[in-house]
Parts: sequence; structure tokens; C-alpha cells
Amino acid sequence: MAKEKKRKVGRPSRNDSDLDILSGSDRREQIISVTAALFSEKGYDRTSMRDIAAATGILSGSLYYYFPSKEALFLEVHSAGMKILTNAAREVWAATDDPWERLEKLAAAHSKALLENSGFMIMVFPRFPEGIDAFRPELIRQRNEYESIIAQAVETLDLPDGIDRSLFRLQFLGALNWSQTWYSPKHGISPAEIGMHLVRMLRPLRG
Amino acid sequence: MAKEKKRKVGRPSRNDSDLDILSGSDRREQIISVTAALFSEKGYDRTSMRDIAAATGILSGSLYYYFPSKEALFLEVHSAGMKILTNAAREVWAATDDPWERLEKLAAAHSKALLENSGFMIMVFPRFPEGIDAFRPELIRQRNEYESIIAQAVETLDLPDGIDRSLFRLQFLGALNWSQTWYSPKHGISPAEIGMHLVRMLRPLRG
DNA sequence: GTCTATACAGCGATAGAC
DNA sequence: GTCTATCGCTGTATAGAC
Repeated sequence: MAKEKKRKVGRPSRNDSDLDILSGSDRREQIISVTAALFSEKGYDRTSMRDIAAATGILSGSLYYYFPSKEALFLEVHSAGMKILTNAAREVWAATDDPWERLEKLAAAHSKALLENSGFMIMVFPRFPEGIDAFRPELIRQRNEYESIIAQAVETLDLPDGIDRSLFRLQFLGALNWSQTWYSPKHGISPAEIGMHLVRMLRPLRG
Repeated sequence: MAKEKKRKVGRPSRNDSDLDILSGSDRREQIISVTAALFSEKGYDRTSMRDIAAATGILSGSLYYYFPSKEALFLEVHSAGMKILTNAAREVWAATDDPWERLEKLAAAHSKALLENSGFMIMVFPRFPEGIDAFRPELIRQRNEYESIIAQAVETLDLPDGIDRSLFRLQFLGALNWSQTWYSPKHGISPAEIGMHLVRMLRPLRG
């Protein structure tokens, strides 16, 4: 999505083993990775292009060689983060049959992706930057792609009447996402355990 | 919202029936109420003092007659929001004996306060504005005052081994708080029902 | 590809007239 | 109490040299 290559002249001289986010090998990937960490740490609004440039080791004007705007850069970061999350979920899905065990592993994977990696938690930031309307449909699409995996997992659960599966998904993800606000490694509890604990709380629901 | 009085000359000539979210009767209360709505809608960073002034019907310079800084104004808004939440929780606590019924009512009250009122959801915003360090201890204190009521309620529940009460509280509140991000009145579900649904999901835990 | 230099807008905040 | 006028700063973004 929206790769925006933009290489206008000269040879790419790249082997196109491109992307692979946390070990980005060229400048473009480096910027995305650095930006993800800053957005996660300070939020979108409070991270300036100058901050990003400084953390990358270049000057702010140079950023615009790679990305046409701050919002476009946000889209790349969001995209990379959702890719991590979606891939992890697909992997769990393929490897597990039991519905509740699957949910437990999805929860653990979600928490790990959110709390463990250098900082792509931006992917589930409560609200998108404003004025980003041009990109919003693409952001929503990425988010839905991931959430539909969770929705499917919830669909396979045996749940009593009175439990709304859509609300189940929203509150399940909400409990996990909110952990951004309080988690600290010092808690003595691991991200994976946070996810597993949530499913332990919900599991008695099974018919 | 957006009263836009703009009377520039003459005396105030107020009958003091002006606006009242917390029954605030004067300009100061009006500003707090208007600001709460704007912070909830657009976030702290993206709401300028000029925005607030315009929505109040005055000019930005005048705000500084009432509040020394934007951060001080944030503190007032946060304080008002937490007061709503804390009062509601105390009321529930006094009126209910059964632990699970109490939790259900606390959840419903929390959701209502968060989603229903004109806009004090700022009170549980994921992160405080930065550079607000001088006020941070007071913000934390207000938050803890409320959360300790929830903690007490969780303490009285009969829970199986393997459930951490502290984590229970955090994930319980997380699921509720996150609803800010997806709730819309069009869902056909009421805020109170959102809270009750969450407790319905957790209730089978009881020993 | 990166830097220099800068345009231009918007921000929080203040001083002083009324 | 409110407005007028403005200061100083920081933000995104651009143009053009190298």
C-alpha cells in the first residue's frame, strides 16, 4: 500500500529485499522505525519532524525527500505496525484449533506486539491524527483487516445467550489496548501473561 | 457548545441562567464546561486557547483572567470530570450490597459518565499532556481516588485462584475506557448496557 | 541524498487600554 | 472583565545549493 517509491533517476541499486521493519536496511525504513518509536513514546502531535530527523541523524528538510508530509509518514508507520499484528494473528490462527486456546494465543500475541517491540503501539492509538482525512479510508481498511481475524476467532467460541459477539470483540481488544497506559516492565508481569490473564477471566463463559 | 455571545459593550446584564454542566453559573464554570467538550472531541493538543475562547464567546486573552495557563485549565477540567465519576461511584457503593451487582452498577455508571455527558471523557484520557509535570501529582491523586473505589469493589468479589485482582481492575477499566474510541449513539446500545455487558462477561468467574 | 536557509501559519502568553 | 495588539517561539513545509 502506498509505497511511494519516488526514485526519479539513477539506479535503485537495491536488491528489493526491502521492508522488514525492525531491521530496516535503508534510510527510508530507518525513518519509519525511528518514527514509530517516537510516536509511541510521545504521541503524534508532540513529535515534530525535527525530532524525527534528529533521532534519525539527518536534518528535517531531508525527511521530505522520502515522505511528502508528516501524515504520509504516519500512514507508513501505521501500515508497518498493522502488518506485524496481522501476520502474528494469521500465524496463530493457522497453528491452533481449539477456539479458546486460539483466543488465548491471539491475546498473548496482541499484547506482545503492543508492549514488547521497540514501539509500534501507535497502531492502536485511540484516535487518528486529524486533518488526515485523505488517508483515513486506508487506515480503517488496515485496522479492519486485523480486527476481522479477531472477529472470526470470537465467532467460533461457544458463548451463552446474552453475550454479544461484537461487543465481546470490542471489549476484549479494549482491555488489551488500554494496557499501553499502565504497563511497565517493572510490573513483573510479561506482555504475554497480560493477554493470557484476560482470556482466563473470560473462559468460564464457555457453555 | 459554541454560544458565541460576543456582546462587546454595555454591562454583562446576566440573569445567571447561563449554561450549567455542573450547575456552574458563572463564566469560569462555562469555560471549564466548554473546554471539556473540546478536549473530548479533539484532544488536548489540537484544541487551542483560541478555539476555547471562540466557543465560549470571548477572545483568547480573556481566558487568562480566569486561568493562568492552558495546563491549569486542563487540571480544572480533569478535576471536574473525576468528581462526576467519583461521586457516582460512591453513590453506587452506598446503595448496593451484593459484590457482583455492585460491580455491574459501577460499570454502568462509569460508561454513562464517559459516554453520555457532554464531554468529560477527557478524565480518562490515555495520557496526560506533557510538560504538565507541576500538576501531575494532583492528577494522579484524583485518578487514584476514583480507582481505589473500584479496587475495593474488586476486593469483595469471590474470584478463583489464578485471577489477579489488580490485573482484573486494570483490564476491567480498560475495556470500559476504550469504548470512547468506538462508541456512537447509533450503535443502538446504551452506555449503561455497555457496562452491564462487560460484567455479564466476567460474572461466570464467581466461585 | 543531504544541507542551508527560510517562508508562513499557528501556538501560548502578556501588557495595557477601556 | 474583556478586548486590542503583539511578542517570541515552534510547527510543517519548500526552494535551491551542493
